[in-house]
Amino acid sequence: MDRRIQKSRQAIIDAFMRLMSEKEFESITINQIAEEANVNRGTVYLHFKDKYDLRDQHLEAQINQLLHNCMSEDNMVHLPSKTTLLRTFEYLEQHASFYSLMLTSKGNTVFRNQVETMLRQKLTEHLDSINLDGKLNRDITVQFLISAAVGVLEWWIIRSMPYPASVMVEQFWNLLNQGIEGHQHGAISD
Amino acid sequence: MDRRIQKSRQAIIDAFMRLMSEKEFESITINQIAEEANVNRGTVYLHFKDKYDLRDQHLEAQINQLLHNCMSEDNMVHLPSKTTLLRTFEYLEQHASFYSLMLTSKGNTVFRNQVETMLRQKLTEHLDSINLDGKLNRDITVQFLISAAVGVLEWWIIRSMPYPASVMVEQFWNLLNQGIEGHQHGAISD
DNA sequence: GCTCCGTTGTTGATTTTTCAACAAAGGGCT
DNA sequence: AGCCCTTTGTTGAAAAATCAACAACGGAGC
Repeated sequence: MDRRIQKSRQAIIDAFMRLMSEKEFESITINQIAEEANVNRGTVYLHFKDKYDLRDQHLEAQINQLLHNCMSEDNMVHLPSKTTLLRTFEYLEQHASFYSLMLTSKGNTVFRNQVETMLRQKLTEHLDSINLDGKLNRDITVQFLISAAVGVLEWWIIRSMPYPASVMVEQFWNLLNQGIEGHQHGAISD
Repeated sequence: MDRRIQKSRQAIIDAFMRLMSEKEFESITINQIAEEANVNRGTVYLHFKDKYDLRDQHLEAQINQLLHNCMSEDNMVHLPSKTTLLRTFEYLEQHASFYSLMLTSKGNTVFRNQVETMLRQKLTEHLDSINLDGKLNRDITVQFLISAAVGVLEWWIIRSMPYPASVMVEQFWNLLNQGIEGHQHGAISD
């Protein structure tokens, strides 16, 4: 509502991201963030408890945006449709700088774990809200999807997106819906 | 001193310049400026009396910077040295967008007149401060320099700087110091 | 002429940001 | 260990920006 809040928050977060791209997270100080954001040091503390809170809040916001973008406005029985999947990969493509930072940073396990934790929570909520097929166990399904998705996404991003989003979606879609059935023993996969 | 002052002023001025590049000055409203600057309308009035004040203050600041850059740290008897002249042209090169806007705007006479007025005042002050050679009349010298300088600069800028700054300086320097003497009748000019 | 609508410039109450100062804690260096 | 310098997190007073509301003005269109 008040413009100043948004401006200051954004300036701080942008500064943080800039610093993340050239320094290790632990070596970044509040002073540097404030200076880079051209904001008084006190202002940083008005918005964030400390630099961990800053990192977490930003990460959470990004994940929320990603999930919102991934599973919005769709029939979404219990698995994403092909079009939402494509939107997701394209979203990742556009925000590559952020996710690349989060995954390739030397202390990436922190971020990876946080990403997985958040994804797990959100996905569990989602599956609960749509009354999952009785044959599938919720927690196992969640874990399966998270591992597959995060693994593939990490691979894709770290390797600088060697295939276009459309190809990734096609492949991922096939694996998700048909498993490896019909793709074994040199069977033709289109 | 207070960061907010600088930030707001700069945001407003930047917004104004952006609008100037696509609209006529008279058709620009305070509302548009505030919106483009992402600043409350009241904030504009905190810094500027009205849009004319905004235009004038910005123009004055630019001219001051230009003059400061043009005749600083030099023996500067009464005419600029070659190096300061070069600095000036290079300064203009870097701030081309601003000066181009000021000179090519459809209502350019306003700006032109203002530029000349300010230049006249500053140049007169300067010539007074250095006790001009008795053989040269102050006001005539001022008018001569202004006309020549502004004319050449306008020509140079409007034609998108067809020659590099160094060439402009060389030519301008020769004309300033030797007049056309020695350059007539096909005499070699290097 | 009249109405409608946007712009203008101003106001006052509220909120955010700034600055300077502080004590406490941490890391590096001798 | 001791010293020095930076960082940290917090505080209170002061300054700036925000928002909403206002009356006045002016132009466009009926």
